[in-house]
Amino acid sequence: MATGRTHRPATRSRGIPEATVARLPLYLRALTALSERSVPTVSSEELAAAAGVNSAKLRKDFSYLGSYGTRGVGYDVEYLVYQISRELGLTQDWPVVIVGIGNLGAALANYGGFASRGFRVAALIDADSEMAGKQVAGIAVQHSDGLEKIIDENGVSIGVITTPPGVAQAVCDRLVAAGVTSILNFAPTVLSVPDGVDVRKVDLSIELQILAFHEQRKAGEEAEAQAGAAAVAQAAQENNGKGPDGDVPAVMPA
Amino acid sequence: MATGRTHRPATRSRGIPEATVARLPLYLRALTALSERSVPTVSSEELAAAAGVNSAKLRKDFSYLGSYGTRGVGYDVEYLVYQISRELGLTQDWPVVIVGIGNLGAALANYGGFASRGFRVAALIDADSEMAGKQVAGIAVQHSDGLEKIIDENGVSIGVITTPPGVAQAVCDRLVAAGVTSILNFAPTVLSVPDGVDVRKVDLSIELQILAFHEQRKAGEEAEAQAGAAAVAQAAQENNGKGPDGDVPAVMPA
DNA sequence: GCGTGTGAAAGTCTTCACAGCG
DNA sequence: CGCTGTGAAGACTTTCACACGC
Repeated sequence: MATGRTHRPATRSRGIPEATVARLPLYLRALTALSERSVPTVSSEELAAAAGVNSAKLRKDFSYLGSYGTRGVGYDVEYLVYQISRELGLTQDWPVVIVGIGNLGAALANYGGFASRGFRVAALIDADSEMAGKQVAGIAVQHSDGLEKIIDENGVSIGVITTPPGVAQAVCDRLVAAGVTSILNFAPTVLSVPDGVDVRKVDLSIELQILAFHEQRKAGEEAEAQAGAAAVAQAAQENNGKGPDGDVPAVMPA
Repeated sequence: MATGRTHRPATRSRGIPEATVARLPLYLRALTALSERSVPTVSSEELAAAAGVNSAKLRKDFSYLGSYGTRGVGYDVEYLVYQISRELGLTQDWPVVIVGIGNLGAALANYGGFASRGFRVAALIDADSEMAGKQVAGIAVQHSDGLEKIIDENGVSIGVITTPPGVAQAVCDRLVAAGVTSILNFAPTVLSVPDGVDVRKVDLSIELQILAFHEQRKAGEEAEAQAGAAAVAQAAQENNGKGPDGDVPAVMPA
């Protein structure tokens, strides 16, 4: 995952834990799939499997939303879809601007799941005059000169930054000044924003580096395990016929 | 953050907390920038600011790696770059395959930061025969028939999935069967993998939904704050000249 | 004196396990 | 009887605050 935040210290009641919020979209996706297959109810066990979490966690998560299940039965799929959608604010429409229409910006504009639920690409913005006027994903790219006006006229509060890292902070500042209060940042830059503005980041190279760390550790453990196995084999040989405990590992890898 | 995992319960010594691992790439990026500006040393305060975290967290994180700082001075930039790179496994080269060369796959292939440190795009793979043979980012796209052979010959252990969701699990299964043990999944699907295989996911629509949640809450709080302000104003009016406590809010929004 | 390194405290998240309701 | 909802325990993470070494 990839996250940066800026929050007051966990508000009063209605306070759904951040970790739970981050999983609600997962549940919603699984529930939507069930709904499309006209499945009427689902147990925490089944839904948890579909969402890739364990059932205790799921039940705890849902308990923060209220008591929406029926004991001995499970959860009503349609009802839950509605409740989670409402909780996430997806019953309203969120106009979004994408700034920086390079490869990635274009890919996101074309991404279907974007419009699917609650989100609408209000505008594509680029600093390159060559780019302005071209159509991407059926939407005309506009020059960044008009950024403030576009945001104001469309009531945009969510901005997606897919610019080169060098200009990301400047773009961010303009977005915030123009009234955007949520930013999804794909540029490999740490954005600084005033209080009250949320930033989430998506960063390919960070994700790869985390994978590399674990990958390296696996390789190390493998070697360690082989060394351990070799030691055991050797110990077994030395121990050959000396006692009845030959199947107990004689060496524990430190 | 966007994450799925599959781990044994936190290994013995050398056990760097997952939260720390996820921040190491951030520190590394900040340090690399300092290194390019030939800055010799940096304090935890400065580096933390550059990485967007607080200094106590950074010092605690570094303490898991060892004692690499000098009291009263700070950290040696070059030395830290090396230590973190080594810890993350970036001193070796990781060949990576990208499967699914649509808009997003192509964008990733073109992404510069990819090759920058430790990673190398070993192959681009697509199921579409039209696609196979075309060049993307200077690399010939290969047909997915040869997936197993490509992985084997290149010693690939990290795979990136940018296919449509419908085929993501099948692709994942083939990657794993061919020997891949780390997967970065951009498809909006929950992948199931055997133990020992790491999956991380990047999901645009989940990130947007999390932002929408907070955005909605801001709107609610604003209304609440206005109501509160109105109530206070009204209370102040009612309280007019009745006591010396007029600057203490008379009404606390429930 | 300054800034690191780190126990200890506080906070958050996950898991357990079972009471209780349909 | 099955499955939800939830206190309580446990694990992990962050923050605090200060001893310690340069």
